Amino acid sequence: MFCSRYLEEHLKSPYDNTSEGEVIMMQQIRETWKTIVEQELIAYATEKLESGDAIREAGPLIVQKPPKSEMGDLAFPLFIYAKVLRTAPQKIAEILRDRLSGRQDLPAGELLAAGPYLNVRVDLDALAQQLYAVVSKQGDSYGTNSSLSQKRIMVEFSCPNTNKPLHLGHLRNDAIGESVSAILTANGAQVHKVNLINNRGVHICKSMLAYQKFGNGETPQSSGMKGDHLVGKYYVKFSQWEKEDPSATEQAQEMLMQWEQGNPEVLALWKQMNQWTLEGLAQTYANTGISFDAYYYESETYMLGKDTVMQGLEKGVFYQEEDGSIWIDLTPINLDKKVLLRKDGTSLYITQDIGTAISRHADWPFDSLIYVVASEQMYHFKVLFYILKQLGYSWAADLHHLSYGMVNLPDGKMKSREGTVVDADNLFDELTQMAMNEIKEKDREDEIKDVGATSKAIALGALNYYLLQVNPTKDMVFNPAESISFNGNTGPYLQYMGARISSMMRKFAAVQDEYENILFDSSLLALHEERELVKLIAVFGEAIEEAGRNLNPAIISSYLYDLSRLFSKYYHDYPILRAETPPLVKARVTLVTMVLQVLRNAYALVGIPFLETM
RNA sequence: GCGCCAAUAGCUCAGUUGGAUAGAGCAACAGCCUUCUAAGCUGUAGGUCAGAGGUUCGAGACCUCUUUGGCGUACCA
Repeated sequence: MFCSRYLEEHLKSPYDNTSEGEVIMMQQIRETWKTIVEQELIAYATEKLESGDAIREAGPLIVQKPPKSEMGDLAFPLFIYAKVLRTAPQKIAEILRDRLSGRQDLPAGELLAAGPYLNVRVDLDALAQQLYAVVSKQGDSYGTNSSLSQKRIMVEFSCPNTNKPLHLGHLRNDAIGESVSAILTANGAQVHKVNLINNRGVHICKSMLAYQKFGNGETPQSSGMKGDHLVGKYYVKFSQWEKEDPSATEQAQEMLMQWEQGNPEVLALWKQMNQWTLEGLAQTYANTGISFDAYYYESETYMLGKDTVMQGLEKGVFYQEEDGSIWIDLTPINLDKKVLLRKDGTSLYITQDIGTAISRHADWPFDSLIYVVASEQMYHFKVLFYILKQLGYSWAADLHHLSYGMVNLPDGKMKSREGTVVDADNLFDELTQMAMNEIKEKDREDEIKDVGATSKAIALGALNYYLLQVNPTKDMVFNPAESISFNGNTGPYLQYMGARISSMMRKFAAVQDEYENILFDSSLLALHEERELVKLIAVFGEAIEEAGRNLNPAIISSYLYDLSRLFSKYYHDYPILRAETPPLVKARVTLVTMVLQVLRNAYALVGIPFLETM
C-alpha cells in the first residue's frame, strides 16, 4: 500500500531522536540484548573462521517474541548463520548461551537455548520500576512519541453529500479519520482535520427538484424530522419519480446549470436545504464524537477548479474536444482519458477536487495530505494526483489516498434503492437504547449518575470499536445482531475493564493513607500475568508507532483487547486490594494504576469513551 | 475485456511484515456469583490457511498459474 510506504519514508525511526523522558523501554532492552548477541556471534565467528564478515553477510540478527512466555521474552533465531558457521542452529544457540553465561558485564536476565533459538528472559523488576516512574510522570501522554514532530499532516475525512443523512459507510469513514488523526498526533505530528461538504452537483439538485415538486413547503419543524433525514426523504422520492418520468434526470441537469449561473430561486432553495442537512449532520457528528479543524465546501472550491482546468488547457496539459468538453490524456499512466469539464461547462467531482486541493495547500501548507476515502475511488485519486502533478504542483507527491474497504451486510451490499442502508442515527439510537436496557437489567441505575450519557458512551464505544477492529483496507461485514452484542470482543468489554479498575481505585482511595509509606516494590510482581502486563504496558508506545506507520487503528484496537483480556484474567484470579500483605497490595495497585492509564490513553486513540462507572 | 483488491474455524476477524504446536470473539456444549462490578472467568469441540506449482534451512505470509468473490474502468459522486 503506497501510503504506508510513504509515511515510512517520512518517518524517522522513533528511536533515533528519543528525547529524555520519552522512553520506550522494551525497545531499549531489545536493542541492548541484540547488540550483545550480535557481538558474541561475531566474536565466535572470528575465532572459528578468522573473520566475522560471514555473519554480517548472512544477514542481520533478528529479534522476535517467543510464542510462549515460558520460553522467555526475547528470541533470536539462528537459522541463517548455520551455513556460514557450518554448525546446526541448535548448536549455535548452545554455544552462544554458554559463552554469554560466562560474561559478567551483561544486564540481568537469563539465557536459554531453545532449539534453534537463543532466548532471553529479561529482568522485569527494573523495567517495572522504571515504567512506574515514566507512566506516572507522563500520564495521558504516556505512549506518545515525536517521530512525526516536524510533520504537518492534513487529514480529510467524512465528506458527506448534502442530499441525505449519514449511513454506516460514513461512520466507518469518520471513525477511521478521527482515529488516524489521533494516532498521528500521538506520533507527534501536527494534524489538521478537514471535511469537504459535497454540496453541489447533480445529485444535490435531485433532492431539490423533488422537494420543489412534492415538498409542499415541508420543513424540519413542520415535519418533526431531523433536517438531513427530511432532505434524504426527497432524494429517495426523486429516484421513484425518475422511474416514472424519464425527463427527471434532464431536469436535474438543467437545474445544476441554473445553479451554476446563479438563478436566485434555485440558490435560495439550495441554501435552505443545505442548511437543513448541515444542521442534521452536526448533530450526528456531536453524537459520534467527530470534529474538524476546517470545513471546505465544494460550492466554494469548484470555481477555482474550473479556472485551474482552463489554465491547464492554455498550458497544453489538457485538451478540448469539438463539443467543448475538456479532457486529460492518461495514456502516460496506462489509463485512458478523463473528462474534466462537461461540454455545457459545468464542473464535475474531479474538477472541484482539483480546486479544493489547491486552496487547501494555500490555506495550510502541509507535508502530507491524507484522503480517507472508500476504495471504490482509487481510480479517482490516481487520476487526481496525476493531474495535480502535471499542473506542476510540487506538493502533488505528498497526497495520499487512505483507501478503506466497503461495509457490507451479511446478505450483501448496502443498497439505498432496496432500503438496506443502515442509517447512522438510527443505529446509534438503537445501540444507545440497548445499552440503557442493559444497565437497567443489571440494576446499575443507582450506581451510575447519568444513565443517558453513559448509555451513549457505551453505544459509541461499541460502534467505534466494531468499526476499528478491522484493518481499514479490508472490506468488512456489519452484522446488526453481532454489533449490538456487548459481550466478548466488543467496545463495552474494554470499557468495562476501565470501569472496574476505576471502581477499585475509589475503594483504594479510602484506605490510601495506610499505604502512604510503603514503597512500590516491583520484585513482588512475580506472577506470570504480572510479568505479561508489565511487558504489554512497556510496549504501548510501539503499538502507537506501528499504528501510525501503517495508518491502521486496528493495531491499537487489538492491543487494547490483549491488554484487557490479560487484565481481566489477572483480576479474576488474584486479589488486588485484598492481597496477602500490604506491600503486595501496594505493588498490585501500582500495576493496576498503570494498566488504567494505558487503557485510557488507548481508548482515546480509537474513540472509546472512558467510563468511571458502567 | 483490461486494471486494482481480497480468500484463514459454521460466522466475524487477528496473525508481530519469512520463524517455534495458526490465535481470538460469536454461535454450540460443560462449569464458576455469601469474595475488589458475571458487560466477567474457565474448559470442550471446531483448520488440507480456496487449489496447484515454485523460491527457502523454514511459507498462512513471497512469486506464477487456476478458481471464486468484490470494486473500478461515467460528461455520477
